Amino acid sequence: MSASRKRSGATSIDVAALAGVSQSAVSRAFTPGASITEEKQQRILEAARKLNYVPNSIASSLTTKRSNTVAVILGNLDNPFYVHVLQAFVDALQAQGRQVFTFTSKHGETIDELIDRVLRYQVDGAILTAAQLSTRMANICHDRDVPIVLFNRYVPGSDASVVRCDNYGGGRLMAEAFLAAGARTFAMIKGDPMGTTSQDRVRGFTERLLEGGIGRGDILEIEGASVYDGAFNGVLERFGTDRAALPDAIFGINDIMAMGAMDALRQRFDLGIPEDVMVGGFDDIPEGARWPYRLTTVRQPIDLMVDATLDMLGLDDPTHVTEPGIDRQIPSQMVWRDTIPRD
Amino acid sequence: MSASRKRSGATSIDVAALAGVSQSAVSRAFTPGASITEEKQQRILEAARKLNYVPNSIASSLTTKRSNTVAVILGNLDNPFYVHVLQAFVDALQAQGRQVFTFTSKHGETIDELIDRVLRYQVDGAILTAAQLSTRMANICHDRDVPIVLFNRYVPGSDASVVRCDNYGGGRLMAEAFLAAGARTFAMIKGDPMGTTSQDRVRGFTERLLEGGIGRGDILEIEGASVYDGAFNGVLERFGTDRAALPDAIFGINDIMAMGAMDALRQRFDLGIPEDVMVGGFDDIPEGARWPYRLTTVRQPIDLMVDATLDMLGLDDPTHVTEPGIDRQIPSQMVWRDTIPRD
DNA sequence: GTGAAAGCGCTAACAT
DNA sequence: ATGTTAGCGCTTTCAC
Repeated sequence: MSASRKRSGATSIDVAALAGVSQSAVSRAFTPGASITEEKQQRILEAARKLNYVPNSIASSLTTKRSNTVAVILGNLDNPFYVHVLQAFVDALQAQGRQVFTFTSKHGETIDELIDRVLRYQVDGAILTAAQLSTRMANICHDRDVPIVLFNRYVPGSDASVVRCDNYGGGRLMAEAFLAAGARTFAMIKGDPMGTTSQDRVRGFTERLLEGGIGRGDILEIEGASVYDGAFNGVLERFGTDRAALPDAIFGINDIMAMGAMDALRQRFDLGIPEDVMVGGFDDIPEGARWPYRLTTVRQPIDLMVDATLDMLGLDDPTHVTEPGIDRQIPSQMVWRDTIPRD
Repeated sequence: MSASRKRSGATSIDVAALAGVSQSAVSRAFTPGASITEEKQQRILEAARKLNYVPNSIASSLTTKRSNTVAVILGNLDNPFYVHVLQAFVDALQAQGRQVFTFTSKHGETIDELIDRVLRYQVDGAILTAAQLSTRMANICHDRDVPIVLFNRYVPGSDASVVRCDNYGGGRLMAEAFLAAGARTFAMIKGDPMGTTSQDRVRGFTERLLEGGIGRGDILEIEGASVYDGAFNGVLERFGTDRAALPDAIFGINDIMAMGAMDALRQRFDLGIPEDVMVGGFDDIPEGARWPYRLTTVRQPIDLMVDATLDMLGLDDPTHVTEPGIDRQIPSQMVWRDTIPRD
């Protein structure tokens, strides 16, 4: 019907006119817990329905200075772990009546431009599961009271708030599991070389192995770039057809790489896992629990981490001040399945 | 420093004051292509940087009536296909300078409340990859000139715009492939019984089989609920340990279910695929191309579908009117790998 | 090219 | 409980 192009739609003024009340009454009718009589509210709601009125949150954000939106910044969704993380954040935030802006940042991309966009939209908070924050941007966010929390990553010298899994401890756990199962030679498939997550897991794993009397030369390193194909090709290239070069145990720094490694081992060498080579992962994604893998891994408790992140954002509490430099580490935990012998 | 709680931050007025210009000049300085001298613009940008000024998009949306945001409504991210779809939309929209609101709708949940939230945020458009739209909501969106396009789904009697893959034709393609390979008995693993996507693929598959002289009794149906576990358990339950009951060919209505079926077949019966049973999928997700599967499937061309969707939304063209009832079907295409013999 | 002034649709005091 | 009024931070005529 309307040939006009402007986003039309009734406003609270139209509704007020139809219901024969003031415009503020309309506002109150749509505000839970506002002072308004049941009778008047019904009349207003009725008028609103007739006009297909929908309150304009943009306009209200302008006055309230809260947009009820949160930005979630993601890197690669090729790692299913982050898909589950996204899902958890969206579900939780949506249940709180908040909307989620999803951003993706290609690897290595500068994030400042992204953060700028995030800030323009007056988000109430931002969650970074990828990318780095420049000091300048961190300052701007701090100035504007926009809480930011880094999820499973941190910037060594900075005072940004972070929630992460105990990646270092998890690496140690895996080393212990391998050692207990009698492994003496090892390979690690590493993720993003710049990522603290991968670094910490690698460090925990290596240190525990060294403490267990393993020599540095018995710990191979393979670059897997955090993705399935990286790990798959990485082990293929590393071992060629030289079955004798295979270690006793392989640690995939995350599950999806462990899965890639398993597939490569089976395809190229037709190996038995764990009889011929044992494999361990990290994350505990549901995909790793499936039959062809039944991967023994270290669990990152997503729900706890998500809760902690939301908590740290302090969206509900207007007096909340995001303490700088808080670093919450959620303990990780061994999940035993079939890829490492036990007992 | 600031103990205040209000989202502070410099405004264009502050910047104007510091730069010694009018507030409108500041606005122009941040508007590409506005009338302003290079010299003045630089001065303003400089002042803005000093004050850590970031333009408030919320405020500008209020006047321009365009928010540069788009809502993407998703169902379950357990199907990797939709993860890739999300990724494609976010990447494309982000490149256009638009932000993406991500919503998830649990299965069976009424979507009206969700759409209401979407509308409140004055999105410039919405993409539904899940859930149904009530007529009332469809009308409201139409009234307000908010274009909506259904992605890979449609409401039979409605005039909503839709972009979808040729699911029916794809089903036929798969039936033909099986027939050509000599299969005479079949099973289909179906997805959401209410979803048009699953229904259409099932219909195309069945009709082609019937045309090929196959009897209805030779086409088993298994409910897989669109997810890996559904398919895995579905075939386990259906065939028990009765290897003789297995058909020649199994069609997973989507790749992730085909993968679940393959795993079940291999685990329970230690079957060879395709020697003992052939398997086909639909979607062509990268996961299905991995070694343990090498799944022959029907491709949904995500990029084309995403382009068509964005196109239909017509976000850039202010005169664009979303034609009701447009139904764009993107052709599907066979992708041959190793799970159906060829020649 | 530039500034002044008038809103955009709403919420938040402030009266009543 | 309800109406009046004054903005929120910006874009957009409209003069100059």
